[in-house]
Amino acid sequence: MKAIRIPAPEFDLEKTLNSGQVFHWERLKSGFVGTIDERAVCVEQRGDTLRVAFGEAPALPEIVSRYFALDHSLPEICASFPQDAPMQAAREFCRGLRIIRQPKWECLATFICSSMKQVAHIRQISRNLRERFGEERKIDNWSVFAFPSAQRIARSSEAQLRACALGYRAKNLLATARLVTRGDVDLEQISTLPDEELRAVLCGLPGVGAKVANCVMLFAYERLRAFPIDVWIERVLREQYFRRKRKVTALRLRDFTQSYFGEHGGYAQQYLFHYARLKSGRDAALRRPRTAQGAVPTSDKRRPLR
DNA sequence: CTCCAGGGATGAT
DNA sequence: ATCATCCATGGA
Repeated sequence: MKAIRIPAPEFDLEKTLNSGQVFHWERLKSGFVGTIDERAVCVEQRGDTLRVAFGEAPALPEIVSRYFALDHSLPEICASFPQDAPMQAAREFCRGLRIIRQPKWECLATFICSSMKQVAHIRQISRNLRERFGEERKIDNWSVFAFPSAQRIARSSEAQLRACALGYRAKNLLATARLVTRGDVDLEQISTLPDEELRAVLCGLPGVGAKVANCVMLFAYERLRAFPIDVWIERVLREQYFRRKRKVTALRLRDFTQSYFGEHGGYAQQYLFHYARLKSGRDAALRRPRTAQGAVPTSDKRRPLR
């Protein structure tokens, strides 16, 4: 397998892939294996360089640098953060963490599945959907699966989706997949809309509320102002920015985040989120390096879903 | 406004 | 081995 080298200064691959924005990359040896769109990719960081191997597809460095947003100027983004103590700590802790550019349907579908789930569950669901409905791609002597298209999901049944551990989210994912397949919503076309209108369209989809819409805007539509508020961030906001204030409503929090964190609020959110989550140390899997589970040797038979 | 389905990994007992 | 905990959306 031939690897190409891509310069990647101010980048931390592990932090980026383990910060709760993307859920399908698996540890493999000293790097990660996953997919970028339809392509199987192995990526490993050595200092300021990425060593990248593609599966059967031709090796295209620009696909990798675009996906990992290596063109984002982290010094400029970090300089735009508010200068307060929690932000300083998060900024130092998250050095090199980037908001990546995810495929739109893959991101939307995954975050519909994320509601009321923790990171470990979301990873499980993503893997189940890929193994059950996605196309297999070989790389090295491993197998990975592309995320299934909206068309493929739309052709499945709610029961099949439930078998992927989606629970009540199955109905929402199926309904949204059908809307996208029918062309009622064009995920590419809406990328030209201003933030508020884009958010409104996304929130019109089943299973998409304000939080999921903001995640999709941030991770798939390059809306770096979008500030998803989940329980982790809400905890940080209340403790760090509204200490000993009573009756802080959701609306108040939303207004505060939009005005206070500025044009790269989504980055600020991601840094605060990742810092809070790892510091609290609840998700042990993040700190204990593990070997790949989803990527199976091609000699093995596919495992049955649990 | 309140209440709660829903489900599987995870840590505690 | 069982038990409690985590959690965003939508509908009653």
